[in-house]
Amino acid sequence: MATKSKGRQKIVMAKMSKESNLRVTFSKRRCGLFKKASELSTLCGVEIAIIVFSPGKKVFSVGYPNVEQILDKFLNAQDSSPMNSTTLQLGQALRSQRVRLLNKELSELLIYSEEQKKQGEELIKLRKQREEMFWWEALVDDLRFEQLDMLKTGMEDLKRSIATHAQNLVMMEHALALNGCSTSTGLSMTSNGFNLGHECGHPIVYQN
Amino acid sequence: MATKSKGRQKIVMAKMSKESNLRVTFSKRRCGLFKKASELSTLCGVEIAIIVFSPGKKVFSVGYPNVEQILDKFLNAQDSSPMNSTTLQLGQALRSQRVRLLNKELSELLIYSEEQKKQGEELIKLRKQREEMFWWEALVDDLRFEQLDMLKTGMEDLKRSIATHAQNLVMMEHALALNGCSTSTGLSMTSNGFNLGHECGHPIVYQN
DNA sequence: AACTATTTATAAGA
DNA sequence: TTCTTATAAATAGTT
Repeated sequence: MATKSKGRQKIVMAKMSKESNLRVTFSKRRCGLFKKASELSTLCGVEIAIIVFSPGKKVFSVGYPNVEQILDKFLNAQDSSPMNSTTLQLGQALRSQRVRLLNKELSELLIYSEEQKKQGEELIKLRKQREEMFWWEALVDDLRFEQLDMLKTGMEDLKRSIATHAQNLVMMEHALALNGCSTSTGLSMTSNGFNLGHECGHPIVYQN
Repeated sequence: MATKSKGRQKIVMAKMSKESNLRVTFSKRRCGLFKKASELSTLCGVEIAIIVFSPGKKVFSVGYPNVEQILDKFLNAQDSSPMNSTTLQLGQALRSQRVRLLNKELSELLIYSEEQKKQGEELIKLRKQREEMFWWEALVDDLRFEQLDMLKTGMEDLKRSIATHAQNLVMMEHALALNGCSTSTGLSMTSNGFNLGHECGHPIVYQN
C-alpha cells in the first residue's frame, strides 16, 4: 500500500513563495502561537500579550488578562529609573517614558499648529487646562506677532514705572481733566484695586 | 537496561505548583514562544510583537521589526474612524487614541501641578514649546495669583487707554519733568517703538 | 545545562 | 476550507 502522504516536511526559514501556502501557514501558525501563549500564561500564571498583523494587514491580538492593560504596563515600565516607592502615582507618571513620548508628540503638534499659523484644538485644550492664564493668552492673541517684541519692552518698562509713577499719573490725570481732556477710558477708570505691591514696599491702589 | 527517562509527560493545564519547575518551564516555553513568533514573521513576512511579564515581574519582549513600532501601529489602529487618506500624518496623530490618552494624562498632571501650587517641569516644557508667549508667562510668574485678577482688569483698561492717551501721557511726563520729578524709570524711557496699532487707526510711537 | 522519551505542532496531500 | 497522516519540533522529567 502506497503511503498516503509524506507527512510533515522540513521547510527553509524564509518567506514562503506560494501565496496560498503562505496564507494557510499563517493561519495555522498564528493559532499555534496563540495557544502556546495561553498555555504559558496558565501554567506559569504570567501576563502576556501578542499583536500580529496578517499578510492582509488585518490585526490579530490576544492578551492575558487583556491586551490594553499589558501594553499600558509595558509602556510605563520602560521608565527604569529606581525611585522612592512612596512617590505619588502622578509623580511617577510625570517621569514615565510614555508621558515623555507624548510630550514630544504634543510638542510636534504645537509646532505644526504654529507653523500653520492657526490656533489648533490642542492649543485651545492646553489653554483651558490653565485657566488662570487664559486671559493673558487671549490678550496676546489680539496682537500680531510682530507687535509682541515691541510690546514686551514697553510693558516691562511700564510695569516698573507704574508703581513709582502711580501717584504722579493720578495727579496728571486730574491736571488733564482740568484742561478739558476726557478721562472716560483712562487709567483712573479702573474700579478694582490695582496692586503691583510685590515690587513696592507697600501696595499702591488706584481709586475713583 | 532501564530507560534513562520517562520522556515528556502530559501535564494538566493549570498553574504549576512547584516553584522551581514553574521557573524553568517559563524559561523554556518563553524561548519556544519567541522562536515561533520569529518563524511566523519570517515565513509569512508579517509584523508581530510579544510582551511577557515573568513570574518575577520582569518584562520580556520581542518584536519584528520592533516592539515600539508595532505597539504604535496597534494603538493607532484602534482609532477606527475612516478618514481622508490624504490627511497629513500629524493630523492623524492629532486624533489618535494615544494622543488623546496622553492629553488626558497631561491634563491631570497640569491640574496636579497647579493644585500643588508649584511650577512643575511639564509646565516649563510647555512654555519652552511656545517661546513666543514665554515672556508673558514669566511676567505672570512674578505676580502672586491673588494679584492677577486685579491686574487683569487694570491691564485691560490700560491697554484700551494707552493708545488714546499716549500723547497726553507724553505731555504729562514732560510736565512732571518740569516739576522736578525724576523720569529715569518712566514710560518715556522706552527706547523701542511701542506700537499698539491694531486698535488705533495708525501706530502711535513713543520716542525720547 | 544536557538528555531522551513522549507529546504536540504542522507541511503536504486529499 | 477542513481533515488526515507522517514527520519535525518542543518540551517534562530526569541527570
